[in-house]
Amino acid sequence: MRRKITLKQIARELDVSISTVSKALKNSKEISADTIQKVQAFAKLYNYRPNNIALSLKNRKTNTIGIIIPEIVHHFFSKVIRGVELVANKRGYNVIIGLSNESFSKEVINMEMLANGSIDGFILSMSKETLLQQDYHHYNETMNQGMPIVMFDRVVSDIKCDKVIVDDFNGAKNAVEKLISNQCKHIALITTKDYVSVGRLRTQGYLEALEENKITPQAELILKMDDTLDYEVHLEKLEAEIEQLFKAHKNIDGVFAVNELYALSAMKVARRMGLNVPNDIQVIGFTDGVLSKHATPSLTTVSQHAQLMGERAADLLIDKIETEFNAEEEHFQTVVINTELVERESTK
Amino acid sequence: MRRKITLKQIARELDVSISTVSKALKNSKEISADTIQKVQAFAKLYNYRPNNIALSLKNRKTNTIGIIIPEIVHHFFSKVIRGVELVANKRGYNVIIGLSNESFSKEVINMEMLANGSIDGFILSMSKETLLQQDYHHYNETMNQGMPIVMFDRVVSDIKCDKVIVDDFNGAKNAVEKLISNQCKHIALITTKDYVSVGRLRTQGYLEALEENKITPQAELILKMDDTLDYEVHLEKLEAEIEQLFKAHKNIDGVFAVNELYALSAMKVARRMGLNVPNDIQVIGFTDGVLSKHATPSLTTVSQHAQLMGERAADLLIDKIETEFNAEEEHFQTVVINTELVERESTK
DNA sequence: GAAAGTCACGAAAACGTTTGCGTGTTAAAA
DNA sequence: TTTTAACACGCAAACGTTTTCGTGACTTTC
Repeated sequence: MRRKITLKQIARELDVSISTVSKALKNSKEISADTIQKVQAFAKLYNYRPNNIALSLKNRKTNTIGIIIPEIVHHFFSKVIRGVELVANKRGYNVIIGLSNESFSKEVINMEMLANGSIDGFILSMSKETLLQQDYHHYNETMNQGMPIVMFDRVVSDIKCDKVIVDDFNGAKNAVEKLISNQCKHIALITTKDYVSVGRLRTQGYLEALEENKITPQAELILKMDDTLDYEVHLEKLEAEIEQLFKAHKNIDGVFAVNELYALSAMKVARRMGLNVPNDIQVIGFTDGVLSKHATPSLTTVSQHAQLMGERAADLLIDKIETEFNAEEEHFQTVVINTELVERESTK
Repeated sequence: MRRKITLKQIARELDVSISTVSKALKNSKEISADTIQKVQAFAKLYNYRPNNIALSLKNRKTNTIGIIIPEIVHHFFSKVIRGVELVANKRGYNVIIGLSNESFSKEVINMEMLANGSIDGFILSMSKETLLQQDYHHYNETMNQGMPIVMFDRVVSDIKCDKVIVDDFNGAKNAVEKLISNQCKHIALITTKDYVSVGRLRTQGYLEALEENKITPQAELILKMDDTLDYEVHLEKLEAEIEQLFKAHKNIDGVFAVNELYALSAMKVARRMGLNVPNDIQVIGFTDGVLSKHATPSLTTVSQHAQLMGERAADLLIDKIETEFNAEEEHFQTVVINTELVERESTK
């Protein structure tokens, strides 16, 4: 019914000026104790709250941060959001989300929509399409306007900004080393095509682990899936290829997969072929999601600490927002989040 | 570097008034073609975009909707968000999120934070704590200030507002009927305690299905879990209780569970006891999440169409926001989303 | 009793827009 | 030539704050 009350209305009602009301609410010593008491009582009665939009306009600060991610129905990203929201709220900020849906143009549109004063800074992870097209003008334009950006997970070195990334290389390396120390001799890698840096690094970790243990990597043991399609869509294709791989190389006794679903599919195919996990073949995945935890056998994974990533990203961003912009002396940092090998039933 | 350009700066630069610039950008016919051309060229060059905050203040409209949910790392809720975001964006709105983390006070704080001008309306699902405490003052206060609310999934009839709910009753009933028509004679129900309406309705559906098929419900076949704890925490307890149930009633040949995890646990326990799913025991879950799809055997579930719920909720809210508030002639609607039985391997 | 100081408050500008209305200049109609 | 109309633009208010500065009324001080 009645709209939110404003300073002006309180002022009119109490027959004082707007500025008096404003000061009284702040316990300014310019105002008499009498007036303060009167104003505050009235304000409380009518549940006065300052209008955020007016404050934002006045202060040129919205206390809101924007987060742009490719997809929200995804354990990793939603955990990141949770982390962002946690520290944002703690530090007095709101979070506004934009989904790029892995599309370049939606990413651009979303950013433009938010960059016009709605937020104080961005936290984002690049869409696959942007990674492919390598068109980063919207990031640079945004930053040129004085709006800070923190990128996480999917990043590229061409863009100068704060970043929070997972130690994909060592995460992968540790996982493969685990397989090796568990007596695996022929370890397959199931990964995506290389355009996402994340995938490339994991592949490198895999290779390094093998080489350091005097195992010569075999190209035929590396399965590169095209993941431009949706997970769901290429599920059968995925399983078919894995089956083919397993059949062509019966000696495979270990699998490292760059995500949950690939790992799960590997286990499924293995079981279908009469192989026992972990006795005949051991499996490790990346991304510690809900699937890994509840699969049977439950899946040993490389946990990315997604929530922590979100928290660090938010802290980084808010720090930057709140420090006085000291001109050209700008420096950017890259926070590396260590992975953790969560051992479950799919390894010995 | 350089801040975003404003009308004032353009005006000064081009030596015209602010209003002229504003009108020129809108192709007002008050302004000469010459000036229009000049202004627009300049604006384009400097990539002028109107400041959203100033617009919001002027129009008393933010074109932003707030969504408050108990948890984001949850397939159901993130799908709802995706739906909300989809239609919000399509209709020119942004989405700002608040997580209550199932806590009453966080819900209140979050709503107050957003209600002070930041948004035009709320979409929300109640936290468990709010459901327990039955304290709805913050909803009513928000609505009294003229801010519309659309609730989804977890709702209570005490609150007068638009709602989007799942047809829990019939969803459950259909599922149980499916089990019955698949020759199940002794169907167990694994559910939560009753304080969430959603759980109660599903229980009723289960009972109704039995009764309509001349099967007398047995209280001992109904397992009510205390879900105030986190999923993960009470996982072992859950499995232990299910095992106890199965052992006490060896004739159980069907299980209807009110969520994915309960269903999955039932399958796991069954397998551990040497029972084959679906041959010895058939299982149906509620909520069509990623676990159901990728479990082995994959789980037959009652899909809630979470994304559709989000879409409908957003449409409902934006409709309300954009229609002139015709005083007392307010009417609220409740949209019921039909469920769909997704048959997979856990049933015959 | 005059000068100085304190007190309590109000006016106004600013943040960046939009828009109704007023106004000076020129062109068309009488 | 005078009246009217069209044109092209500027002024100012409004949205709801905060904050600097100014000012009138007392009170203190010498």
